[in-house]
Amino acid sequence: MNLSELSETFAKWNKESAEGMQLTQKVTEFLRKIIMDGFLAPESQLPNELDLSTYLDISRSTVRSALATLEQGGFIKRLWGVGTFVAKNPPTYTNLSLNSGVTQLIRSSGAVPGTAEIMITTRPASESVCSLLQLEVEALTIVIERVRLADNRRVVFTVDVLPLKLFEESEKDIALTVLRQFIDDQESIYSFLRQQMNLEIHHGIAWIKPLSAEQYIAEKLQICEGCNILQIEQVDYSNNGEPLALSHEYYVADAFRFHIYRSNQGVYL
Amino acid sequence: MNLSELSETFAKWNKESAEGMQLTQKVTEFLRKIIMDGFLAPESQLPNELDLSTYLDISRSTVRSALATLEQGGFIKRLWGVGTFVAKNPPTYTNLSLNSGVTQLIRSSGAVPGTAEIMITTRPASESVCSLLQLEVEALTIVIERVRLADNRRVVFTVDVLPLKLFEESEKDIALTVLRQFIDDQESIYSFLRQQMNLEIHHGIAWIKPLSAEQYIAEKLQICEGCNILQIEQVDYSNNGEPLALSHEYYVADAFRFHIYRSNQGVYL
DNA sequence: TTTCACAAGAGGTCTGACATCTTTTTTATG
DNA sequence: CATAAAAAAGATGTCAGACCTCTTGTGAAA
Repeated sequence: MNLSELSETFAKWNKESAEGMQLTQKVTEFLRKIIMDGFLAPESQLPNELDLSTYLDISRSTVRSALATLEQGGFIKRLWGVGTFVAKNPPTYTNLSLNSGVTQLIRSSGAVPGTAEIMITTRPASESVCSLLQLEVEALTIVIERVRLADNRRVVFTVDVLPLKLFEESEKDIALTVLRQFIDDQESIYSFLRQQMNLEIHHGIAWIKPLSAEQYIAEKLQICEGCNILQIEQVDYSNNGEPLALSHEYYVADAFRFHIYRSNQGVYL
Repeated sequence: MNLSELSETFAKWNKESAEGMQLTQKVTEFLRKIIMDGFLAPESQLPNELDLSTYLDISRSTVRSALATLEQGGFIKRLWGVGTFVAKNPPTYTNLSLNSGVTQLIRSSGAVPGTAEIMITTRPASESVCSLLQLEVEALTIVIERVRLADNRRVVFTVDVLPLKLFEESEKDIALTVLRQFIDDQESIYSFLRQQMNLEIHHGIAWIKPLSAEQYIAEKLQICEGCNILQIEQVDYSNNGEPLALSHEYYVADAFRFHIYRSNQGVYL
């Protein structure tokens, strides 16, 4: 991808992206996306900062800010006096530092995503759910259980929990119908929250844990009871730091090869 | 921690830190450390950027660069027009995005770290090790096996692999003796590499996997065969992107509560 | 041929100005 | 006096340009 292609693509991206979003963030996301989607080959050199700023039509400091973020995330490597390069092994969608959803994960592994045994129920939150989502005791929640398929193979069982208080009282029924539609269409819950509720997820905090499949989960995933599975428990937060959603994901042990980019910055041992 | 304390502490930090290190990086590490070590309370407001730059005696752009990195890592939150705040739940040492070592991990959980069953051997690399460390077939490696203790409880079994070619031919024996000394003193391999070999680890890439303990590992950890364990396989890279070390870590399932900060930046779902 | 000095090119840092957003204060208006 | 509008204050975001420092290539000198 050369400079003028970059220029055009970014101009389009710049117009289409959310209006409230800051310029630095747009540039960061733009560059990250073209790296992750393979438009800039690993180890290839990026244009210098001045050229980038000129062709993207932004200032050098904004470019630098974006590059700093990308370097921190392991996407690029900057060498003083030499240049800026795409990393040798830039993160992919199986990188847990990025909050991609299960569908994206399956798709990026080259498989066709699918869903089975969808169950949407309303139930009062358990004590642990209340504490994680900062709800009053027994507050009602919407619980979405799904078995996720990759090329028709059962790979993940997911349980998503949304506080019912996210919905206006008057709109509850409509919202639930729309939610159901999103799920059936294999749209992510994130896009439902963004498009329908105008809620943007800013980040998540995940806990990982090795488990043996208990009976219920083993049945869902159609694996033997006691088989190894990987649990990822995650709370997603809004821009304001409010918890918006809780999810439990149970991965068949060898379904994905999760990795993490671990920066050494600032940690002297 | 107020502005003048910040000022003094950073001046000291600035002098003591490695000479080749860039200013931005120093500031980033400094601020991250005082956040992680609890000198700035969660949700407390940081001084504004101008004050920070004045008191740390650096320019505002350098401050901003550091703050951008910290925000990306989930340590702080910046609100346009309002201010900069420590995150509600800033990452801790159990955050896998930071490449801290096992000793640091144990220490930060409040336990006293220890080591048992240290075994250091030299052996030719297996095929998989060769490919991960980019070695020629059958190249010799140093293998360090350790059982790690937290308050005398066996929590992790670690296997570290270093290519023998890291050492000059003439210094091999000396280096091995020193390495042995570092291990016995519970110094990390990272600090051995830095202090003795002048090699700096820049980042690692880790893969996580749920496992059942096979016999050998079960014995080392003194748990039942087939018990759940979490495996973290990691390759550490130098500044140049060369793989320097490989490690396998086997964690008793409930020993730690690993978490990951998952940024949503740039990933639209 | 080798070595050294210099120039070119790239990222790193500094400075100061202005833009934009949020919050608070002041002022004008009914 | 109460309320709404306007202004000011304070913070982060963006821009522009200069200069510093490091790496690399080139060409002149030994």
